[in-house]
Amino acid sequence: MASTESLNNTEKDILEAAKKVFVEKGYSGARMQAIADEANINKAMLHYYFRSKDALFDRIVDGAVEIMAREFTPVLSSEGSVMEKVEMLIDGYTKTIIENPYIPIFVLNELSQNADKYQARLKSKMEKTQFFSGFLFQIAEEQQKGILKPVGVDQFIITVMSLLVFPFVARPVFENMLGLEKGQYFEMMENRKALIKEIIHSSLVEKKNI
Amino acid sequence: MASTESLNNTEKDILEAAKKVFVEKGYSGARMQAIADEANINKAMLHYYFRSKDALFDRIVDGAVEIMAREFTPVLSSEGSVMEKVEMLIDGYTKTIIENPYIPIFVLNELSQNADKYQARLKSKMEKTQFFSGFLFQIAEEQQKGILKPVGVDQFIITVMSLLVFPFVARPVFENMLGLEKGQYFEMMENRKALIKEIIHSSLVEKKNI
DNA sequence: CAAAGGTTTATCCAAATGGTTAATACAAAG
DNA sequence: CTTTGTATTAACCATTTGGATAAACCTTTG
Repeated sequence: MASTESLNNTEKDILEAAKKVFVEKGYSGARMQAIADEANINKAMLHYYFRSKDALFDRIVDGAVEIMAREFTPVLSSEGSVMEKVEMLIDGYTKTIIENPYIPIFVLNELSQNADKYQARLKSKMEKTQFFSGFLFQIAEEQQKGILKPVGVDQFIITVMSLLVFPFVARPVFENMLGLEKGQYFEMMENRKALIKEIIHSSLVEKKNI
Repeated sequence: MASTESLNNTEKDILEAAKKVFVEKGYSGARMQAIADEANINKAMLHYYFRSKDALFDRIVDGAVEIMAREFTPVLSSEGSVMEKVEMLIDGYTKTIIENPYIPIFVLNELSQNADKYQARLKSKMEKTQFFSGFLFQIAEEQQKGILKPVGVDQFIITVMSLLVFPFVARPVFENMLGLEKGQYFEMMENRKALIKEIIHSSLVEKKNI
């Protein structure tokens, strides 16, 4: 429910504008008036459609959660080796985040700040937690069997996510630091998919000695 | 100038409290009253010592910049191969951030949002930019000479920083996701130093074929 | 075309918030 | 002990901001 379908234009405009302003300014820094301006509508419309700033924000979070769930659930619940799943995640995540660059920033900035509030929602709405803990278990298993290097489950997860997620979270910093523009940067992220896979293979996967 | 010396107690208390509240709530979300409460002082004292919210925030940013500059400048301006420098940075950064965990969160959350405002300060205050661009050049050089794998300068930088920085930025998320506590997490980051070096060696450094 | 229901607007409001001020407490110096 | 400059407090203020409201405006439909 509540995807982008079945929304009238004003509603979509509001969501787009809100997304932008919330990401740029953060929840507290975002002004309802700024969102209204960005959407070219009267401020009262925000409340007409979404009742409150909080509700509007939550709606966007819900959207993000849904997008990520759609991305992760099928991969994590599929059959296949850890590395097969990881490679699928790298491709899928990169694609999804290039389409929705606001998501990782949201997760890090806002969800970290109100951990208590959103933690519940995350764990509940996605029974995916099953898949996730199952995935953790599978990693442990393959590390024990000698398929993966025995670096520990936590380090494995942290490493993969660092390589995959950080470039998107720190995009503003990197673009500035390396003198790139948004377009170039995303192109670079496309190329990066292959590099990440190589890095993981050469450092977290046990070399086959047949 | 303006290190922690030569500050009376109230002043130190304020800075500590402000650091905490700013990191937890972000600049806009932070309330002067909350900072005062955290420091157990009257709200007016904040203005007495630091004049305004903005000035107080800037003061903390300055502190962070100084700490990081002290960390990076000597390493980047030293003699030595890229990998020697990278290894020094890994050790130094990990130590510094465990002592000042607020810094990476600050950089990412706040500095990204007011890029324009702080970009200037960063580039000016540190002529370090020289050292940095010099470092970039050295990476290009070693990649060309076949010392480092030719993955490109940008990818090299992004990869190293991802592995090193992300675990600290995403600490709240990971602690929650993996069920760890602050102490355990930092311990893990200590161990991670070695792992990061291995990863970089096995994936970004050309294998010696003597 | 007129009633009805949904949409949009201008205006207003109460609460929150950064900041000010004037009075008070305190400590050091004479 | 008094003076003087600093530290601290309580009360107050102006502005901002999320939100409410009632009137005006469309659009649909009977």
